[in-house]
Amino acid sequence: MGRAKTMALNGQSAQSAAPKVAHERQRGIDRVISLLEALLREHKPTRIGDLARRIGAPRSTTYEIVARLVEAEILEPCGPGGEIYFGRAAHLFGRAYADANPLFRRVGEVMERLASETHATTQFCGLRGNKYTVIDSRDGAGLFRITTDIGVEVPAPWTASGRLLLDHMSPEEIRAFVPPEDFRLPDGRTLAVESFLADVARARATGRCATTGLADPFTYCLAAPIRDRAGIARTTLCFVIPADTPEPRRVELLDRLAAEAELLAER
Amino acid sequence: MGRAKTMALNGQSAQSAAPKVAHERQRGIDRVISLLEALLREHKPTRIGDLARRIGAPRSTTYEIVARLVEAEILEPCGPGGEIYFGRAAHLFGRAYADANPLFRRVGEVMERLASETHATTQFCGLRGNKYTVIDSRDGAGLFRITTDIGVEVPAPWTASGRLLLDHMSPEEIRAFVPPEDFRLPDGRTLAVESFLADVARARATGRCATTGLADPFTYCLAAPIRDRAGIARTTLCFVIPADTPEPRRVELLDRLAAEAELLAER
DNA sequence: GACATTTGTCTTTTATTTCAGACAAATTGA
DNA sequence: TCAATTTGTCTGAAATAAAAGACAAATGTC
Repeated sequence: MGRAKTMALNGQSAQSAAPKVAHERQRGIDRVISLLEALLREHKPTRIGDLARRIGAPRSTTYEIVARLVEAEILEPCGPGGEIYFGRAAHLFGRAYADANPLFRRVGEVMERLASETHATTQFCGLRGNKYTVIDSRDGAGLFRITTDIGVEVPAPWTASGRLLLDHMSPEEIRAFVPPEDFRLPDGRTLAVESFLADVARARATGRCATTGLADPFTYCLAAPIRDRAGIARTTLCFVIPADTPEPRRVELLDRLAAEAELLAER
Repeated sequence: MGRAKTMALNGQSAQSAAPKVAHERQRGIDRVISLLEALLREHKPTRIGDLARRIGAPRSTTYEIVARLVEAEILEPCGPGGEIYFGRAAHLFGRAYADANPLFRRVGEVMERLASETHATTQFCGLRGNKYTVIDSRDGAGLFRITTDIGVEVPAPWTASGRLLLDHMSPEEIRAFVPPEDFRLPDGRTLAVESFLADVARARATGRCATTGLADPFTYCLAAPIRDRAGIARTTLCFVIPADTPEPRRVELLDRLAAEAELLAER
């Protein structure tokens, strides 16, 4: 009886509710990847029920997968309410990457030096999909301890680095690459696409980029490209400094940054 | 003809080679986890064929899984021979863990300070399964740049930290926990179990541990426990210093280490 | 230059895993 | 206090993904 009722309901929803598209069986690996990426976006310990909703997976499946990942220490229970977040194994995998990657190691040393000498927060940035991301950073020792969330995806037009990271694309490619909603800034203003394209062209021409008042009104963002052999800025080096920093200082920092980034370029 | 030959050979091997036990279908998630753990053990870019052999998975399956993980940037192709290793996403997940874990953050600061003040390589260690592992480290700035591989599993009896990490267990529990082969040192000597048990008891009593000539003949290993609320040494803080360091200095360092570890204990 | 491995790709099949759903227990809110 | 959610666990069933194997091309070895 219960079964008949259930089936009727299913039939009904299947007929009426076409909108919910992606409700197909997915394989475990894909669920795992969605789950890890969702957790990275969430950027804090999250309950399993929430995760299931966010990745559009059945609860039963999500519980199953989380249990397996917790067993492998890739995830870890934390907090009293049954939240989970990344675990120790995730850290070890990440360190293995960082230790083995030559560019990453050299960048780490350079950031260390820059942060301690200039007291400015120093970042190593790149693209993840069509979004800008801070890959690694060293916080400046100054009073304004500007810190950044590593791994959080941010629209490219909000940042100086974003302009450099797109400077190998034609205007058409850029229009196609950056979703329209990414030109809307956090404060509600909308950045004109033309103005952004001009910024990118200038960034390409001068090999550096500075912006202010985009992601937030209190900081200057200075960036220089680390180009690969093909000349594409796969990653950037970046200073985040208070908006009231005087111009000579900004120029000095940007010159320094560009010089270091140049040295980091492959070959 | 080629086909017939191949099949005959297969049939033969299937008949003769019963020993290979675990050749059952496994699910994708388990394969992924084995693969990541194998890569961590390998600790260098590895070819897909090798990986398949190491985790006992069919080649076709391994290729499939690797392709999916590369797409998610959890793995990354590197080297000219088709090797793969951890990717950028693995780093981001790991950083998310490190940034969110309060103990980890505090330990990072302490290690930073200790390494720069004492010029000794400073490590944060714990257990992974029944093996000792370096979870994080800061290299001392001295001439003897002693560096360590993070995430590599090492038998507990080879290290000072290993003695502290087991000091909540009874002798019987320790015998059951540490595999017999782990008492064989890298130089071929075998450590007497009794002597190890005595070391553990002393470590528990004094709240610190020092060893030399175990994992290698050139270093001293000084360790202090970071205990949880139940008094169990879940992790340790550790200095690795040259074996010729004079005793007063060793005592001074160990005292310092024990004091810092005490401060790091929860609550 | 011939031979033996290894690599990367593809297809077919069947043993398995994902999913839907139901349920009791624990939370939350009025 | 009683609903209304939410949590965590289990089940059976059907869709599907893992495995086996075949093959061509690349690589390595004598």
